[in-house]
Amino acid sequence: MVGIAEVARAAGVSKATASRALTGRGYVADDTRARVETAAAELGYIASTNAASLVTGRTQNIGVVLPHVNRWFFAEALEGIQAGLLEHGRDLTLYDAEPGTASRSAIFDTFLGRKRFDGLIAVCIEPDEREAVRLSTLGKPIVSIGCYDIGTSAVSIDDADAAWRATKHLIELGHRRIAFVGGEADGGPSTLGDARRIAGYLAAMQEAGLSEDILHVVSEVSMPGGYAASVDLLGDSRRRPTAIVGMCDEVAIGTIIAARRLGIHVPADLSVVGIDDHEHADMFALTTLQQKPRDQARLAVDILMHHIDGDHVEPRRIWEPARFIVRSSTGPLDSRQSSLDRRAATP
Amino acid sequence: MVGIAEVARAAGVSKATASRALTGRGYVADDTRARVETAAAELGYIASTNAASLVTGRTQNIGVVLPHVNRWFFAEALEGIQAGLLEHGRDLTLYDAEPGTASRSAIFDTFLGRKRFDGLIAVCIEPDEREAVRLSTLGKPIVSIGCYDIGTSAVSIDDADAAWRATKHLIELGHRRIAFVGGEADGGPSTLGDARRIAGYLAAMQEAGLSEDILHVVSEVSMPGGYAASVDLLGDSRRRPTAIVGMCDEVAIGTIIAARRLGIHVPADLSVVGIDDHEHADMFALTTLQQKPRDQARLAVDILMHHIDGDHVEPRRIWEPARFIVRSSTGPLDSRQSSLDRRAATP
DNA sequence: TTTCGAGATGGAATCGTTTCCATGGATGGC
DNA sequence: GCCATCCATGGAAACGATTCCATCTCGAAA
Repeated sequence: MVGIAEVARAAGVSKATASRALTGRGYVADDTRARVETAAAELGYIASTNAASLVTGRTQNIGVVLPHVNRWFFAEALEGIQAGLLEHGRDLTLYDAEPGTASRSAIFDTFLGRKRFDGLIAVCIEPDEREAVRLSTLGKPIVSIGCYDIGTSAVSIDDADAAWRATKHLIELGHRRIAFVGGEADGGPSTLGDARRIAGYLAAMQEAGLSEDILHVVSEVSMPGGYAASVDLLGDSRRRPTAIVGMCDEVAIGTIIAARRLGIHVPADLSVVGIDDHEHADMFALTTLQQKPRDQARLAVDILMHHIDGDHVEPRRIWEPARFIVRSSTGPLDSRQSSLDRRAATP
Repeated sequence: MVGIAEVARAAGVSKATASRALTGRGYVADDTRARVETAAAELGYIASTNAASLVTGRTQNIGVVLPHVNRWFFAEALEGIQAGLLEHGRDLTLYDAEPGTASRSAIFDTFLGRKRFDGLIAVCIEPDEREAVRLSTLGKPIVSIGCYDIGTSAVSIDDADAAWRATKHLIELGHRRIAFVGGEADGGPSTLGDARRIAGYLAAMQEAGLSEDILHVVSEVSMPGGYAASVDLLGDSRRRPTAIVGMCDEVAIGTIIAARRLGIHVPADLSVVGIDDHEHADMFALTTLQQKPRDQARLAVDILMHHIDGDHVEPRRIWEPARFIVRSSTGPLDSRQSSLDRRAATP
């Protein structure tokens, strides 16, 4: 491999000057720089990042920690991060740390400790105490996307508010028996701000005096998960709600498919609202709160770059707006439903 | 940061011996090794991979090049690769190289050239000529998953055969008007073995003497893509086929949803078969040819490790089996359909 | 008893950069 | 006309590991 020494020789300068010319640091005369650059180009010189990292302490590499790849939000975020880093000339090292797995322990215990990155982007990592200590002890800037927030910079939508607005929307349409589908039972480990969304739903219901009607149906946070839970929930016509808030669009779409299969019309018989604006949301005419993981990712990258390059930048907490997109999966509670509802309410 | 010199001092040995003890190379007395190991553990010593790489030429890092993250096959493959590499203690650097983008050029032109990896896994990268040259000129072992195959090791299912079997299955059920949905028109850039699958469909149709009935409907390879194309295709009852082969399960599921929306019953009025056994396939009772990207990924990792560690290992070409899973999206052509079919066929 | 080789260790060179420090020439203000 | 700056450059010292080579010991084979 051709090293900087050969480039320097070809350009008739010292290694030091060649290095300065190529990295752009320090004083170099314009014509000298040009000479070095052409020499480098002609020789096909590519600097060894290892050698450079060894002395500068910079790896030009960013680590990304996330709990899953194969979920819309994470995959989109990952693509966004990759695109952003590419523009900054940085490499991306992936750490897929699914909660509760041996892989996750290995990642936190050994892999992150190798510090092969200048900074970290943590997507929806809700770290336990040990993991949080590990992260803060790394001494590298961290930006989180999603929810986790321990003094580092963070960007996400307001999940509680999103669920609150989704629920409120249904209430304003006249619905009272509104169920929330998706996520674990109270107290389970949560990602993606599950707990916050549930809290938003609960708050909206309570504010509207609908505490009695609160119903959280536990399900895996996925389309098949939402489908299975909804088949159960909607199958029993007596306890059937008139509206459902999905933990996310994937769950909500599962609900819509379940409804179709059961002959329940959306939105005539059932209103469904999600959160995300998943790439399939439009196809199912799903009313939802839009979030853009790609945009969040780009923002996170930019912030991280400031943390790395800037001398000392204060952590920033950015709340991305979540636009409400009303499609046709939600509608007013019709008279037939409300009479049914009334009858059930007054035994 | 604590370096190997401090560990050596603490253990009362030289740097050389400490290095040998820790890496396991060369002669070290058992008790010396133990002393060094405890010293390293107590000091929390973590070797600088940069320094090690600089002298050994090994990065302990593997690059993964793929065209998308947010597609079931790729996301699953990526998770599988990550899991496999983790077991081998390797890091994973991601290169998301969507065909036809500036990012892709940047990746091939500059990022890969930095050679920050000991080997490469290329997932469904169908490289053009320039890119192929770039890859082979890197001088690093490469294993491909999916289709691309230029003398490197490769693992994939036989896409042509899979499509052939899917089509054959429908023919044996009595179908004649069988359309293929998904992929670009002839000659477009293809990934995921699109062209091979189309070829398999064409072969099966021709062998059965159904050349007249061949119909390739172009669509984006996604669920909404399959949905939109199918709404068009199925909306016109005269030219409506009795069976459809989807480019992959995502497309096939889009077709099923389109059929449901149009009141076409599956499989009574329309048989649908896919390829993949996507995580949603079961939910839609989709008949499909199963492939397991995770398994392919693990296999690819193992092979790559052999290429890296072994002195000189011959490239291997592995065809993974694709099991046929018959669910209830396919059924025999019923009499009503066949009479309709006959009538249409004899004007 | 001598010799040979395997086992165990340390000193020093090495990997390929960046950067510190020293040097010297040009420039500009007084 | 002199001194302080700034610009431009080169030599050499890092960075933190691995590994080559030399040295030494000790037991087994001749």
